[in-house]
Amino acid sequence: MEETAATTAGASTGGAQSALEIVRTRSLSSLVAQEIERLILSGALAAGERLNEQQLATRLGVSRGPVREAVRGLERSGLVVAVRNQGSYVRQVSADEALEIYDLRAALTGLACARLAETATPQQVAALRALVKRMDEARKADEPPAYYAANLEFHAALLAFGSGPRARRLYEELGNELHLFRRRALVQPENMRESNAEHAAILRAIAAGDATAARAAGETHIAGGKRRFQATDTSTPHPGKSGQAAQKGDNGHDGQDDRPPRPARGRLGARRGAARAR
Amino acid sequence: MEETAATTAGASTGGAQSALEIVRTRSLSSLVAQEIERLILSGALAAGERLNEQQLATRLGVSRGPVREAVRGLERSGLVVAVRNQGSYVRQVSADEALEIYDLRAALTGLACARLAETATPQQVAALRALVKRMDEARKADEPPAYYAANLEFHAALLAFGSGPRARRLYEELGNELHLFRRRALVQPENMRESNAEHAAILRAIAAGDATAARAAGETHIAGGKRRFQATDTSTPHPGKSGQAAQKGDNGHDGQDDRPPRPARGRLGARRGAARAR
DNA sequence: CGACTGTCATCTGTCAACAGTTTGCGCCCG
DNA sequence: CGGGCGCAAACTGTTGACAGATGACAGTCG
Repeated sequence: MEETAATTAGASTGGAQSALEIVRTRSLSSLVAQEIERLILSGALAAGERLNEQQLATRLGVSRGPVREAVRGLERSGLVVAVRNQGSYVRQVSADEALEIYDLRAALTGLACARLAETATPQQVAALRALVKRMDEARKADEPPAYYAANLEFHAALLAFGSGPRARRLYEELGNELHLFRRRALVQPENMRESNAEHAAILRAIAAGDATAARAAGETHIAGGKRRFQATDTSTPHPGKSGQAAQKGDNGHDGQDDRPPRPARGRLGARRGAARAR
Repeated sequence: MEETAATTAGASTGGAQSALEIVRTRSLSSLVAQEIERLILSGALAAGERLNEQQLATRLGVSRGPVREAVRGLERSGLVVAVRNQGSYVRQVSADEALEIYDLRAALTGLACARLAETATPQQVAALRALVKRMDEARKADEPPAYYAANLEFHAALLAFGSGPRARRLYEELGNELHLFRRRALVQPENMRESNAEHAAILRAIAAGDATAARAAGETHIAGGKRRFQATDTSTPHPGKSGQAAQKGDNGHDGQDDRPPRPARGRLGARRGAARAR
């Protein structure tokens, strides 16, 4: 999180008094979009929650224009959904959508691994090996946050080494969408062990230069993550009636990408209550 | 060309009776975004061209606000790039980015084919077979547009049958980005024959229920498209110096996704000349 | 004659205000 | 006492206007 802010500031000026300097370089809309995205991904704005433009504007100290532009960008990016004259809501990802995203990530990871098996430099292999080692140590020390961070780094490195910038960005976006599914810490000891064993398998195949094996290992790893995800989740085993799965099942229309925008308004009469600001 | 002007005029002034009704349901921003996207993809707005907000606003008969929101969405979507206080430009896709997009599409298509091989219904297989037949007839009749349309339909059906809505949307977005690379009609007789033979191979594997073969066939097909694309293109064989490849090679910074925003402004002093409107 | 600097027009970024619509609440009627 | 109706408030959609910045052009000096 703070690394994001740091890199942004570092890219522009590198200083601390950056607030005014950043505004001179990046548009306010992009800043607002970045902030809202951070709020969403950090969980401060829960999935299904409604976005009040004016409230966000006053909260960020800007007018409604930049907020609107930012929300529109996030809508296009798939993080929020908007309906006319009603507002924007943080997108809710259904269970089967999450599973589909896992499949896409698997394909992307497999692609990167296969390519990396043919083009990896010794430095890259060493970097990956170091990350696997870090994860192993974090697992032994029972430090899930450290493991989680190293895990993210490992996958990012995989994509960075084995694929182009487009694939990297796509992978990141898919990861963000996955974050929308549900707030949950799914790191458990046995999961960490199993997951890191798969990491090691990926690394072995890459080091051996076996493209097909590397690809299979990468896909298996993401599939394993999907399986662990399914095991942790409660809604998937009962596809008809429970949790968010019902969202997708209830609407009868064909599988268009537009989303029923009134999913999570069930009980919350917070529209008026939250408007106390100003 | 003329189709562009016609549809543009129809969208702005009131081609159908529903123009006012549509505005009641869809936001103006989304309409503008759709229109600008169409302009870009149809080639009316060339790659690298600058987008004048006021000009677009008057042309579409709206204010600058919706135009700005639309452009921001398109920026997030990857079709345009924006720089502060300078404007937005239609994104230019470099040659290696196009190749990378081909790889991503191959992975997506392979995924859909593999899944479809296991879940295809007889109706779906029949629909795909009909499309292959249509393409074959279009090829024999030497009608590239018909072939092109059926080809698009075939791939869309593949994704629609074999993958979820997220993958379908992603595939479409990647296709749009690919359209940005260069305006060109790359359909040639031998290409059509080869391409459709690969379609038939995909269909055979799906009908046989062989997931791995279907996946391989799907990936091979997209790889073939990539190869044909490379053969048609002139810049790829000389990766150091020619055409758009130089864009990516020249800028020395690391492979970030942000784009040098001043590529195509080389000669055009049209900034003043084009401002005659109003 | 060339390079530099000052000026100006255009465009983008941002803001405040207006109009339309949806929604929640209270009231009246059956 | 329950249901339907009308009113009002809030919010979104859209517009117009203002300030800052960028780039180009012209004039001037070495």
